[in-house]
Amino acid sequence: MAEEPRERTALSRRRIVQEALRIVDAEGLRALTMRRLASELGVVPMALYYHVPNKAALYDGIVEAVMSEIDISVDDLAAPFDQRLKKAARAYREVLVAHPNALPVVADRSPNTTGALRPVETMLRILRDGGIPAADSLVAVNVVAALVQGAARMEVQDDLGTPQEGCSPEEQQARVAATLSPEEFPCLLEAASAVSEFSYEAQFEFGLNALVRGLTPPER
Amino acid sequence: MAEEPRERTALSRRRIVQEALRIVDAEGLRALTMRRLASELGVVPMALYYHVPNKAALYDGIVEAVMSEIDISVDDLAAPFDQRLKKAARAYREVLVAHPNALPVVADRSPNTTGALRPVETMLRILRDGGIPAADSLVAVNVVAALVQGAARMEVQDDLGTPQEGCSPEEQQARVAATLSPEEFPCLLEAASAVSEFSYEAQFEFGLNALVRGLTPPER
DNA sequence: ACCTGAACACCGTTCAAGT
DNA sequence: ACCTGAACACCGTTCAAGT
Repeated sequence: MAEEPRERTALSRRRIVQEALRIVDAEGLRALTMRRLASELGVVPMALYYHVPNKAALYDGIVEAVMSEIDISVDDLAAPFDQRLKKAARAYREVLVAHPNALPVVADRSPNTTGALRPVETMLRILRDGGIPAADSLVAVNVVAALVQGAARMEVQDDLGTPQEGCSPEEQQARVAATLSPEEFPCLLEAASAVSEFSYEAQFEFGLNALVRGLTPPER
Repeated sequence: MAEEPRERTALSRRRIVQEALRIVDAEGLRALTMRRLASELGVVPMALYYHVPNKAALYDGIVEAVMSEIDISVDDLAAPFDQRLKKAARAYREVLVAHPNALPVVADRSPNTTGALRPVETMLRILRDGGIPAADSLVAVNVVAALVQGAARMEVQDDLGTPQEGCSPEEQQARVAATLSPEEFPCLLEAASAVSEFSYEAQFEFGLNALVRGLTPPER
């Protein structure tokens, strides 16, 4: 009975962020509070503040943790420009759909940490090798990232916001569609019914193809 | 002295949402609380709940209010596809940069209300007229919207999150850049220095051009 | 160096009343 | 129909201590 068999692995920024991401993955963003996080780590809330200055920094840590999961080894320097860019975009998308609940955080906060910026550097390298001028490459990577985030959002929907007012995302979307008058929203209704026949992945590939085609400099 | 000269214009969903947007525009998202909003309207917090079910609905109202500001009259049915699409995207961007503080809300919540969906319908019509199959048009509009939002975010930066820890967005960005090793982040540093020479608008136009070119069906 | 206790100044929202 | 009062169950964070 020397020491309590508690999980006193000692706190650290890393352990805190990991647990935070675990909570977000399991129960959504709203479940992540400093108090809940602390209790999950078997510690008093204020203990966190020794390792993390505030909740915003915790969010930055989550962004970094998610972005770090992107497999940067996918970049094959020998492959053609469009293939490299698509591969990188797909790798990004994969980690986003793996952490759907963290999507709003990742999308809202521009990457601040080295870990989060490493995939950005990879994308920029690809764009440079593809002949995109340096001045344009930041917008370009922003556009690609925006496409990936937008596609991921379509796929995962947001459980953030309305907690759950007795309706699944599909239900709610269907309900909205039902209230739209066919005279005012013909295209929307047509698109909504057509889209259900195709996989989200196919839609993402469509958008990715269009974007990469547009970014590819005209062959000279 | 019949009645007090208070601004008792009677509450309404519309008035509540308008005041909410005013607060967000003036002081940022974090300043918008039900209690603050109520006091600004000269009313007790609970009065709001008669007109708005909860805060999430308030956010939806803000999204609708912002999206409704998009000038849909810009769509000239006689113009060529790419011109129409670009014009619509620019109109969207204009309202986003006019309400920078509301950007995270608009970007995070897919439009739920008819007012917010009207510009979406316009975009879908343009895409349909441009020959985009209905099944693909929703991704396409998502991509365009994502581009606009991404460009707007680059321009306005987020004052959400870290309140203000004694540093402007530019300062912080510069500080981050300073910590990056030139060996590991050569492209990022080059892009960051090159980008400052160009206006955000020029960057947006670059991305928009690329995207529209990619979306335009190959001439047959 | 690392963690705790107690407190402060807030939140959104429910529930029962008032008019 | 429209608004109020009082309360509940939370928040993030500061500040002074403990070891």
